[in-house]
Amino acid sequence: MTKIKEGYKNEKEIFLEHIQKAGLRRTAQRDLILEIFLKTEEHLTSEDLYWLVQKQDPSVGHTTVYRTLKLLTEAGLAREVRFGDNKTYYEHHYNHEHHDHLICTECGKVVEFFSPEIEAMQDATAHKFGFVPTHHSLRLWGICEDCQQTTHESHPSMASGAQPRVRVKTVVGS
Amino acid sequence: MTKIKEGYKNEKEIFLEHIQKAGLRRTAQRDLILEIFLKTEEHLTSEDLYWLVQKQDPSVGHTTVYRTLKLLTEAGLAREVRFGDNKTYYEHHYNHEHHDHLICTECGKVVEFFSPEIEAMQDATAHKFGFVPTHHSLRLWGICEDCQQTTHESHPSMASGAQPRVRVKTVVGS
DNA sequence: TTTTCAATGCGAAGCATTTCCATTATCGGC
DNA sequence: GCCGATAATGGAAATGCTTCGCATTGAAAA
Ligand SMILES: [Mn+2]
Ligand SMILES: [Mn+2]
Ligand SMILES: [Zn+2]
Ligand SMILES: [Zn+2]
Repeated sequence: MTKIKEGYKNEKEIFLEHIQKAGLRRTAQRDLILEIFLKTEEHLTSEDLYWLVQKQDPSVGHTTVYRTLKLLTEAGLAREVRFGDNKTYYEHHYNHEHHDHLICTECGKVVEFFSPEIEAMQDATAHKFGFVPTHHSLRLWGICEDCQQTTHESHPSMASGAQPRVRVKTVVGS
Repeated sequence: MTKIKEGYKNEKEIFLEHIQKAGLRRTAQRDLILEIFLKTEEHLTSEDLYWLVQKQDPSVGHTTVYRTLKLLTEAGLAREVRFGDNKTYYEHHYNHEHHDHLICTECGKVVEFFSPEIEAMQDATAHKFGFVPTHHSLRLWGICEDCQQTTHESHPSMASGAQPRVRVKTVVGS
């Protein structure tokens, strides 16, 4: 989802604050990883981020990116998302509105949406069963407008043999 | 979800029909795995089913259970479900109504529910973005009634050191 | 029966993620 | 600025779930 507005604190301040409160240490790797994460608006995996980081500093290892992404999540800057391909994606969380995802099973396109009505009914449903709701995951799969009018062969976003982000398989959950 | 009513065909007939149409073969292993799957109403993993099968026939291998569960899914008898612990669970699909899940983050309890209103809004949302909806995954997490009034120590369903089915971790998707 | 080729079961491989651990680096105190 | 305690790093190895490869077994059509 698009960024809403600048809060009174920026992401780097939030991060440093979290590091201090938790008795952790500021390192060049964490700074670099955060910086690159912040300037990338797409959903990305640890691996994706790892390669972006590599371009700036080839000495950074996979493990550090995994660990830092988890740290960013704890700090409230990142959010984990799964699209059903068994990979963990991350997206910006701070100053970004909550949203759910609509995923094209043909080309993997991901649309972000927010429905206050659905959110309200989810909460109502949880309460109806005596639960105090904490969070949820809603994903809708379907065929996007582009893919409806295109043959499977000549595909808009798949033209150059790219893999669809989401495998076409009807799994509930994942 | 509870079983609705007997269809005119039972699960074994459905299975044999699928096997024939696909040019596959009926085997003792498949019969046994199907039989045990059918008499188990809970959500179970391939591993869970493997151990149940072991009790009847220790010669059956992991791989066959995995393969058969996939086969049952293709035949429309089983449905894959994920609860966020990185395992694939299966549930009965034939003659069982579609439903979504409400999961307790404390004890792992799973409640099945169906909300026609939410379903309708999901479809409306997909169409609003030009998508033809194919399927969806909705999971609600929260704290169940029992867990709200119990301390973390003495837990109703966790009394004997059992692991919660669902790790307590806020991941969207999985 | 015989023939054919799907199915099985084992071990090995995949894949994303985590753990181990020896080495390096941060940062509060001197 | 220098130390020392200990957090952080990175590469390799391990993990956990699932799939593959392949030699062997067995269903079922002829
Ligand atoms: Mn998103
Ligand atoms: Mn269910
Ligand atoms: Zn598409
Ligand atoms: Zn509970």
